Amino acid sequence: MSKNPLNDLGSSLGDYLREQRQSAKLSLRQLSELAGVSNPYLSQIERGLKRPSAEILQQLAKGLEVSAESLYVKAGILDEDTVTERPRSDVRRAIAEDGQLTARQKATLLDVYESFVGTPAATPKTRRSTTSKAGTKTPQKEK
Amino acid sequence: MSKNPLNDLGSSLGDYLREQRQSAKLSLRQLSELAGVSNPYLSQIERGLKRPSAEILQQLAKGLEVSAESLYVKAGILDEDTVTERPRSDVRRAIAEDGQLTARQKATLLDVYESFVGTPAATPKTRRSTTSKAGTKTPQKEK
DNA sequence: GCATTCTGCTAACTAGAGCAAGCACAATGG
DNA sequence: CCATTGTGCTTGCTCTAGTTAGCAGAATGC
Repeated sequence: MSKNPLNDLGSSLGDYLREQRQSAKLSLRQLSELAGVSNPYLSQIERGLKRPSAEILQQLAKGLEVSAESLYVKAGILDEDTVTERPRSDVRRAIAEDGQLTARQKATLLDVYESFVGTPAATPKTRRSTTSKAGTKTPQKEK
Repeated sequence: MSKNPLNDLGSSLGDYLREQRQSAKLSLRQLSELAGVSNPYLSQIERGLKRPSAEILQQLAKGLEVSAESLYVKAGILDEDTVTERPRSDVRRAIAEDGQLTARQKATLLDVYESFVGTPAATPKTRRSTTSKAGTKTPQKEK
């Protein structure tokens, strides 16, 4: 199924885009016009030769009438869990994801909370409550 | 001829980043090391001179221990509605629904939280976008 | 037959993200 | 007093995202 033998760049996104475009009965030029990107570039994106920025993905999503988030997930810049998952309200998580608190305030607040309910006992080492898993599939190439 | 060489590239993101970094008591170099980006670049991002990609934002989020989504919103590549709409990761709500805290503890915790972010003066935000963003994707694009 | 107009793709180029090296200044402390 | 180490910032460079111009082939019609 992997039609890309050694295409190092993420291909799932390109495949998905081409799929969406074709099922929408749009040509490369049509979509490129709709999305406001050049058609050769779109072609290269679909074949996995270039990695589009979030801005471009946004425009493509608009042209394709799909949610930008779904493209972000495919592009690996958004974790699928953060989109689909619907966690019960968890104080720790809510604190971690809060947009107004500073990092220090978060630490303080979490401290207070855990002074009440205790720290997660099952974890001997201080388990980092990272906001997103981050380490899942982020193939950064160090060069 | 308005000399506007260094156009302010929407420095709200930069301001936010610097704010977060400083309240986390991190120097430019410390955070840049943590996030795996160069320190001059981070400096330029914070001053709004450069516009970081989503990948960089992801790494910065990890280093700052904030959610990547919040940075995306600040950077303008994610709509705030799409974030606030989902799990409703609201600290107040999470505290209220917590099963372990006593009522008194809840009041205390909420007090601390509001000492940080302030009490909700008016309506926080009730605006709901009307467009279909129901699930993750709704590609009804059959012609 | 040959023009036209689609389709997607290649080539060459420009702009800007992101980097390493190094600068100026403040605070330590020997 | 000067050496060291910390802070943020400037310079100059590389690499790639994203562009415009143009190419080869499949369908139309004349």
